Amino acid sequence: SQNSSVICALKSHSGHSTLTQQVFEEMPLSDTFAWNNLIQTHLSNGEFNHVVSTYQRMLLLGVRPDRHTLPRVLTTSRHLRSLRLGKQFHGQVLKLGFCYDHYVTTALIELYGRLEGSDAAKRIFENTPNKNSVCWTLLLAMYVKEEKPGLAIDLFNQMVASGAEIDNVALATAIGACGQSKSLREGRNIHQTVKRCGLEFDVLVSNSLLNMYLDCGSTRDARTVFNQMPSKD
RNA sequence: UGUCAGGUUA
Repeated sequence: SQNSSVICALKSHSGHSTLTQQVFEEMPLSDTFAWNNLIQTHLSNGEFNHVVSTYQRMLLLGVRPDRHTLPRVLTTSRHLRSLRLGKQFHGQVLKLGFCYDHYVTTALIELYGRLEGSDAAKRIFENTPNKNSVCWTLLLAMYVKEEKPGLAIDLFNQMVASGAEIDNVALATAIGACGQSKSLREGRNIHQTVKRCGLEFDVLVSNSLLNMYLDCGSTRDARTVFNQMPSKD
């Protein structure tokens, strides 16, 4: 068994430093902002191992990660498909007290959801006190991806009842669940919610409605939506 | 306005 925790086993960085890295090393130690940007650069470039080593170096040098740092290393773990690494960063989240940050929470839900499935994502979701629309929509989308439209529709109804903001992405995801289950009744029901939210002319939402009605076999409803669509050019 | 999340396996 390997005890080589990424967090604890901070290996010395041999190898060649690039110029930017050398300049960077001369910056003030406490500049978490600059470290976050270096991590972001590596993440954007797909240099996931550099993200991890940069995080390790932060800890080595006594720079405290902040609520902007953790979502990025969690996302990196997801891209590396490493649950082991993700769990170590999850430990960091708990240790450093960032577990109530929305960005951290959504990164955790995505990490566990993509690597372990919706059940694991739901565990994080349920421990999240102030769920925003992104949290809800992520779990919704995971149910749709796993072809569990019944769970998705139930969850959407809970979302509405919770008073969370219902935005266009949440609606489009829930509408997709109705199409997947070929449930015209549920689809029309959500269409009413769309109207209450004043989002029936949103491009994403109206496209979802159109596809849902076609999936459900209602050409008539589909035509009505189509005739009211904003961008038919 | 100093840095981060959900549509994208269409």
